[in-house]
Amino acid sequence: MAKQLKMNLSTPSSSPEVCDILVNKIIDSYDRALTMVKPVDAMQGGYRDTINPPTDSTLVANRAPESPPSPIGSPRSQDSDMEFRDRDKKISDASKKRKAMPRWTKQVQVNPGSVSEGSLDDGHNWRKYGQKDILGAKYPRGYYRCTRRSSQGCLATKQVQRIGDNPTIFEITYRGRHTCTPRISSKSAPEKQKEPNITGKDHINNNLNILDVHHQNQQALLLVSNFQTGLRVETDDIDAKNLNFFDELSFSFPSSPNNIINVENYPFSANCLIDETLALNFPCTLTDYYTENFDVHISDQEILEKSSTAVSSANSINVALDYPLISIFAPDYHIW
DNA sequence: CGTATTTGACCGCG
DNA sequence: CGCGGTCAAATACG
Repeated sequence: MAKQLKMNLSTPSSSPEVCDILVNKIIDSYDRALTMVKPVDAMQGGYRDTINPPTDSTLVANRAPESPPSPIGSPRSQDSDMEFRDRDKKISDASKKRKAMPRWTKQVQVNPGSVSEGSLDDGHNWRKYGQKDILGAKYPRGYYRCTRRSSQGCLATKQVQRIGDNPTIFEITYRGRHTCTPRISSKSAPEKQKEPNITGKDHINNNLNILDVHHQNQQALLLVSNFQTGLRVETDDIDAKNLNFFDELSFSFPSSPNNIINVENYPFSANCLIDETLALNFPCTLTDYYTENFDVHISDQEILEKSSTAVSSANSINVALDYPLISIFAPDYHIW
């Protein structure tokens, strides 16, 4: 873009508008780069604290162990080298960040043993990093983090807890959205699933590929008529294939499923399948679900509120939505 | 041998 | 101080 801008500037006949667009795009790029480096303060609901000027916490956070743009070695080893005040700042900053993470819960019923395939998958791999007995809870709570944490700095986390007597019902609390790209595996038969173990501390395994998830979601979303066609993105601008991970696009649903939606500002993400080969994961927010046009913005979480420039194309984009959105549209829907 | 899970230690917060 | 959450060494897995 800088090169384009330079070309434009050196061309006497170039239009100022084009230059302006290019400049804005370049600035946006820097913004996004900074976004990935900075701590995520409040991703929830697309609302961000823009009142407070950047403080030194921002600077400290650039070295926070949990937000490595290009992760290196053990964060802990860095800790020991640091001054105490720095470490304290870091810790408080990290916990602040953790608190601000979007958080949502859903109850999920898992296939009881008999059918081996078709367990739950959200297009991401989770790695267990802890288990805890919770006061007053019959069964322990399992802690999972995204396996792409180290490779892509994805901070998404979930807690899985069996509730009640039914060993197939779990409560899953998600914390933080994925910033990594979803796993894309072959379309062939899903691998066999691990069964929950006797102690009830097991979780739902994620082994289906994303296309199967897409299929599952479409099945689920049949509850909403015309939903699939509604998911088609109308376009007019830039080629969809030029979309980057953090690019922003918006679209609207022709149908209005307002009777089914009952969750406000529900955080969720969408997996974008473009030509069934390139899959992208976007954080999303629902903006306006009372009007006839059901607007959904897919964008970088940090630029949700200024999502004015819609990126679109002559193509349409089919969007596969993962569980949280299913929860919205079909709160009682069970995946088998 | 690299990756995932288990599990007691550890730690911040209320 | 106790609870929920995380770490990391040991262990299991493949």
